[in-house]
Amino acid sequence: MCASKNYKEISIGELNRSKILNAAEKEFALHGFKGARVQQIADRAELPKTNVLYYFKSKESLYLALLEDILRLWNSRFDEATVSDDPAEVLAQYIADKMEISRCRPDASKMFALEIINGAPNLDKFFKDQHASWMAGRVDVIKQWIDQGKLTATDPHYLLFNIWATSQHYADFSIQINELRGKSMTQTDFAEATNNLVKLILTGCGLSVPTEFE
Amino acid sequence: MCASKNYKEISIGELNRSKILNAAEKEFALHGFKGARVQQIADRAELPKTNVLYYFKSKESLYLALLEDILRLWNSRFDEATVSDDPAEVLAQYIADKMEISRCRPDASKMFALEIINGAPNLDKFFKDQHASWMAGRVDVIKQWIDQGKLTATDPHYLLFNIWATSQHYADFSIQINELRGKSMTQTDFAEATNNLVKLILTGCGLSVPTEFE
DNA sequence: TAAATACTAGACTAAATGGTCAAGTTTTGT
DNA sequence: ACAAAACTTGACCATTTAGTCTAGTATTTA
Repeated sequence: MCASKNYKEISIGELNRSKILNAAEKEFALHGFKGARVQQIADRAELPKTNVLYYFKSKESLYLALLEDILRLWNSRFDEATVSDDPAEVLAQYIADKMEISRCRPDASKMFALEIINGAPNLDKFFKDQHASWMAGRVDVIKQWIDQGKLTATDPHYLLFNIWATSQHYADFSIQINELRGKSMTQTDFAEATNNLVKLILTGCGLSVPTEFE
Repeated sequence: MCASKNYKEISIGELNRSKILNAAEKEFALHGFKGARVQQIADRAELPKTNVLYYFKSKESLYLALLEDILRLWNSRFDEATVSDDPAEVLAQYIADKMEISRCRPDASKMFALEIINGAPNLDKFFKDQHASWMAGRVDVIKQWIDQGKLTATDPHYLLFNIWATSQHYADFSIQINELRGKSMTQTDFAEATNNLVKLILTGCGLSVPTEFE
């Protein structure tokens, strides 16, 4: 339980596995599944290539391990929101969560983007069904909010697409953003961009912005 | 000048070149530069691989030819807008133009997205400078509109990023969109999505929506 | 401490890949 | 009609790639 013991408890295997996952996420985020090279993942992880294939059976299983990890990242408090929740609070928080992922896990966002652009060949029927039923549930809640007059009438699909598009853009297109802003996004910039986005989306729904996002 | 002559004027070379460009755009949009395979481009174009390399020196030169073509696609009437133009009209039209590209040239949009995610290794300094100065000019015009009180105060950078993110999302993430909507986007759906987006962005800027987008 | 397990790593292999070559056929311009 | 230019294509090549094999070295466990 002491510090040194805790330190030792991180086995060399755990450490290497995590080095490899980090390196692979970067490479897959840059080049996609087909374009990524096992050798480059190994180089980035500072391990011999054989080592990568010792910890993960194949390039594919490494990719799938990462993808599974990334799908868990999409879970959020919005998943459990009901019609009785305050839409302004819920949506603002959802947008902020999405922006936080773009800030902290840009490569995860990029990898996911590439998987989708690639035709989502590794997101199996199970995930797609789950995703579709998640969507149906959320669309339903938003519709009820609209029926209650809490939101102005709008297609809930487009609302969600707009949230995803704008928030993920900060991760996926960070190179372009940094180039055009002439500097990279700091944590403060992200906070500003988040407030800006919350204001845009919520105003667009006829909601007023919660004070913590002003 | 007659029909048959016009028909003949499309040389076999022109035809093949265009077949190859179409096929390559699709493959590069799916797999990126590294991940795309010359053989698959050839298969998709229904030509032998050697033929592809006869018309284009290399995989790289084919990629660059496409990229150059795509960059021209970004040109729009918004490029020449000045402070004396009506911001509502100009921005609505810009959004509509962007949505039209997503509808008609989704693979071009995807290829560009992959190039950016990839770190924009083929967008040379010249393009980047040009892009940055375009941005500076547009930011300036938007700022002047704000100074004149035509727009509510907002960071013009974020405004443009939001427009790009949301409009390009319909091309880049079309697979996800189709999956979640349970059907693919028709031209009518695109018109609806465009109006929805115009409303969101313009309302967010304190502008009223031009009648043709209602 | 000894055996078992976990890890390392160079040499290697089979398949895939981008690209060349050379020997043709077809089309075009005169 | 005929030569030049444009196009086609299978065979081939050098390199890269994912993945294996084997022979080890650390580390853990009993």
